[in-house]
Amino acid sequence: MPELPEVQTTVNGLNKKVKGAKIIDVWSIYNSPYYKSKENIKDPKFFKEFKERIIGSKIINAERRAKNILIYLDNKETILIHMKMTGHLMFGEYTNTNKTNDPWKPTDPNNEALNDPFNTHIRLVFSLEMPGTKKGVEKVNLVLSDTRKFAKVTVIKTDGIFHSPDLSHLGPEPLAKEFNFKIFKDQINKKPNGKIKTTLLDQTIIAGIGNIYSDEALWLSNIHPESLVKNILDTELKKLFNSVLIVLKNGIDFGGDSMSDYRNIDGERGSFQERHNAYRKTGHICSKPACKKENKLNLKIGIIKRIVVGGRSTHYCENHQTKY
DNA sequence: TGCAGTGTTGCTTC
DNA sequence: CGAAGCAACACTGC
Repeated sequence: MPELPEVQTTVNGLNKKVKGAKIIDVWSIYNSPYYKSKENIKDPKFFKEFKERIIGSKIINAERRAKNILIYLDNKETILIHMKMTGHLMFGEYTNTNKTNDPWKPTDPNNEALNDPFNTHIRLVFSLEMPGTKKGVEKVNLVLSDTRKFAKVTVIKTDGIFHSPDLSHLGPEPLAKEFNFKIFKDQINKKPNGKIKTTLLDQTIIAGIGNIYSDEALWLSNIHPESLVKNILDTELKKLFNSVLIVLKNGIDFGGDSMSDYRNIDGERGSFQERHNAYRKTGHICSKPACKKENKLNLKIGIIKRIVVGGRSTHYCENHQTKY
């Protein structure tokens, strides 16, 4: 998933659905000696502690920091979830029907969204008691579907949470009110010899940008992904700053990007994948008007190319994106 | 059959 | 020190 707009979409959904919910039980596929991650529910010892620290408490609200979901509880504990590549949280009624590795299924077999094949890899289930309902009467669940099992789930003390090792290294939030061009430029310039694409993906520089939105922001600002940070002119950097904000806001407005596994809290797709100009558009004609056809100004048709930068698949228009 | 894949970390090499 | 490359995590889809 899950870059800033997708995580934000999920957090917005959580705040609509689970505020005030009491956590009455937790189930996880990871409760097996096979998994050994540290301070993560994948460690069976920690999973036991995880349950002890959260069961019985109520959810106050949810917040996003970089690509992390923070679920604040009323007992000074906070659940931290990083969905990594394929994780996504969904809210609905689930039942434990059999004893295979993925036993939890939506109670309603006719709920198309929750039964979407991308949503059926249920690894973690929170059983919730909603405000105003009698204990045990309503079976409502918050579940984590995570095909590749990369997601990280842990619990940390709410006090001083932003100084915890999980969050302290993160750079500024690009959509925060106080974020401005000066901060953007100062942060980016911490990697003067780095490639701009790699720098945008660095969570300690700016939080929340991933592979999709970095490609889209560079496409929009006409900058080649392999440009070295120190070579990019100030005027171009300003365009990049604006582009980053535009693509992230668009991502949120279109409900996130569901080109792959991401689904919202109801298990439904977002639509930003329908608006890509660069990401996974290899071989397509660039949609910038000047790149669409040959013309008298000697401009060529632009084709989207795919290269690898910093080990990540990268897409750009060879015509209009300038290498600095 | 093979490879690529929305993320992150840690290790190695230069 | 910093940048880059690679493996690991685990599984699906083209």
